[in-house]
Amino acid sequence: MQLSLDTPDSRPATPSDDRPQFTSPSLSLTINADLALAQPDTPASLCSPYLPYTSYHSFIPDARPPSPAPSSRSYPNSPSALAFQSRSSKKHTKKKLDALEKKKICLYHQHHQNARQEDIAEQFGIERSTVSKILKAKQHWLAVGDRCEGMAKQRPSKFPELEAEMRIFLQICVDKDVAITDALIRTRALQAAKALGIGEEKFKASSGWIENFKHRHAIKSGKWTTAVKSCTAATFNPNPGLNGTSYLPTSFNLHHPPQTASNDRYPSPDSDTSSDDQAAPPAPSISDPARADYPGRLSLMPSSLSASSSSDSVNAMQTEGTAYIPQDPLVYTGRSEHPPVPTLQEAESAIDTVIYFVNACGHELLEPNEREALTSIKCALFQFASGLPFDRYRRP
DNA sequence: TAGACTTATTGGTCACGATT
DNA sequence: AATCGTGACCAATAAGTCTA
Repeated sequence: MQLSLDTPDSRPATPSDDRPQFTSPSLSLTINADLALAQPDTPASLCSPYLPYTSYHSFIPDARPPSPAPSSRSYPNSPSALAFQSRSSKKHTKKKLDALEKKKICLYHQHHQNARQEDIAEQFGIERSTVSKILKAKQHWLAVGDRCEGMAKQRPSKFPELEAEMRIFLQICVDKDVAITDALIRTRALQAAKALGIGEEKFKASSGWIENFKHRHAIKSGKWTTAVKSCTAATFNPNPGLNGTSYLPTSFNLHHPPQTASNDRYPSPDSDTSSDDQAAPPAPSISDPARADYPGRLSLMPSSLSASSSSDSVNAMQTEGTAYIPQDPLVYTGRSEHPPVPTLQEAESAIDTVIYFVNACGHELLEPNEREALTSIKCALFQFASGLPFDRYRRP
């Protein structure tokens, strides 16, 4: 129906994959050098995170576009537009931004209040209006933790709690060197779904789901290829969230009634019929009554914090059979020794956690200036990580 | 069991109008 | 005139089903 409208004279149907054609290495270098000169203290010009985008900086028009401003690649008389018109039948592709990239865009904007959206869009190789939409949700993206860098997509799973539970299970498999078979995934997924109250009519752990699950988690040949074995109990921080970077998983909340048997929900992979051997201690059940004593804290955790960042530490706890809920979750007691100095990454992650928490709680928790202070700390850490001094007076 | 297919949803891009 | 906000569009992808 709308096909008749998609002519070069009207809205282009296939714009974005034209970039390579316009890329000129020398031109690109010149442009980037100019940007760096114009904004000498920008993370974009000095820090590596943005370097991948420089390949897209293939064309900047000599003059401003007519108003209303066309989008980055729609200048009617620009070389890109002319080239585009001749190639408008090419398939449209999009650049995919993960949460960390959006966060960088927000940070960039925060550090460069005078930068136009058009400039930011050029810098990151995306459409200007995309920048506008990202900045509209600035607080959300700024609160994103750095560990979601590898996430392919932000779209939540249809059963996010199940996904989080399965990640816990995967980590146990990795820690115990158990092959992750389809049958094992299916069995555990159905168990988890049942425990979560997801009916079989809603979730069947179909082969398609298993395939996608394996694809999402990069499980190949029975191995979780992107996994890292949990740290040992000796090195594991028994107080996650205080000087570590962990979050509590969504599974540990009161919405999940305790199971009758402590280990029937997440038995050790060893106990499965499809696997072997050792009499390793079964992973403690997440419905351990000792963990249900802290409903307030657990229920405060945003559900979107569920999977990746939380499960590793939790699994380490589970694998080692260590209780990981502090005796008093609100009072930092019993720390007779100084904690190790956290790494910069841990510090950044910790402030991310706080910001995320504050955002999740709503605006009544902190005053605007207090929220601003949090953001300032975040910016300081970010610039420090980038090797830049934090100039607090440049901030608004 | 693999892969094609359907359906639903997300999010990037385009284009236009509003605002400064 | 320059810049920004946003609705509409649609490509990409997740999830589940079907079929060979």
